[in-house]
Amino acid sequence: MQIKEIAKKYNLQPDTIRYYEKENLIYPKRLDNGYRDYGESCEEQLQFILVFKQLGFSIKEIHQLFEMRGKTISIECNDTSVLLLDQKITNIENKIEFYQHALKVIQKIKSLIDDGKYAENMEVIEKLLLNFYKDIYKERF
Amino acid sequence: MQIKEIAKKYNLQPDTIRYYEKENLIYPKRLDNGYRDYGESCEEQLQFILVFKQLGFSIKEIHQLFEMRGKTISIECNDTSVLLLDQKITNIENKIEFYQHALKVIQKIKSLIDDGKYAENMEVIEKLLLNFYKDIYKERF
DNA sequence: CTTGACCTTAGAGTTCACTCCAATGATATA
DNA sequence: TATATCATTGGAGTGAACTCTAAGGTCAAG
Repeated sequence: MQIKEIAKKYNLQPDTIRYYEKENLIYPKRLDNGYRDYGESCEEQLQFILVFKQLGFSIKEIHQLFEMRGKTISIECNDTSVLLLDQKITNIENKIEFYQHALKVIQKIKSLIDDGKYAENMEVIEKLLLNFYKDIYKERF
Repeated sequence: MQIKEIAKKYNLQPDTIRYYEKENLIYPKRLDNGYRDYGESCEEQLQFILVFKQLGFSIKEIHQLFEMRGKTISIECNDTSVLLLDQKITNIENKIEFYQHALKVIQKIKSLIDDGKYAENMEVIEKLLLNFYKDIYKERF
């Protein structure tokens, strides 16, 4: 697969994929003419990247995870990687809680606005907004 | 409250708060000597900012929400704001789903690593990681 | 009345994650 | 063989959200 093809398949720009390569996240083979050739392992790497990006890992952190993934001995699976996962898990747990709370209120606000009754409901909405961020603020910070 | 105090209270840098002011998200009163004076309404604004930032709204989008918050007539509450909320709700719904799925697998991986049995469980972990991002990839992209 | 810790401003610098550009080379089709 | 479309590279540019710097003003404590 050439770069344009895989880029299209994963809804990315060729430049983005080349950028991931520059950041050592992906290693496509090269054809005789020097063109990059993306195979299955590249696709897997790319999927890994996309998923962990969504999970809030930075490019550097994904790189760390890749390094960890390759190790075979537990000693080599160093503390920083475990710590990284640990932090991220707490992070993700917090985010879920946060989003779930937020979702309810945002949906309520939206339904009021959708009814075209923002004027009438303005006070309710204001109160919701006010309580919303105050509640969340209290809970999360 | 002076800038350093509020910054500390909200775990931000003074510069960050000044930056929010430059972006018209916050309007502290000034003392006679020109120093910024942060009162209760500023704190509320700041809490609002922090919460919506966590929810994935950009500074510009938060600005839009602030503008919306002030309007009294439904006509003035324009479509872009509603659309913004709409998009964000879908976004948040997706994220929750995504995170919940991710959380389970990450926790499992972590527990295996935590047991100090990475070497023994390596294959299991590798498989989990593999399936994890593949599953999620299939579901979400 | 000096010292040190605060404040002010404008503007420059940083990091992240792309995104674009220019110059050049390879390949497929009319 | 011309042309269009793909590829390559190094390096520059972008936008978001800070973060820092320089030059100066304010103020409480000793």
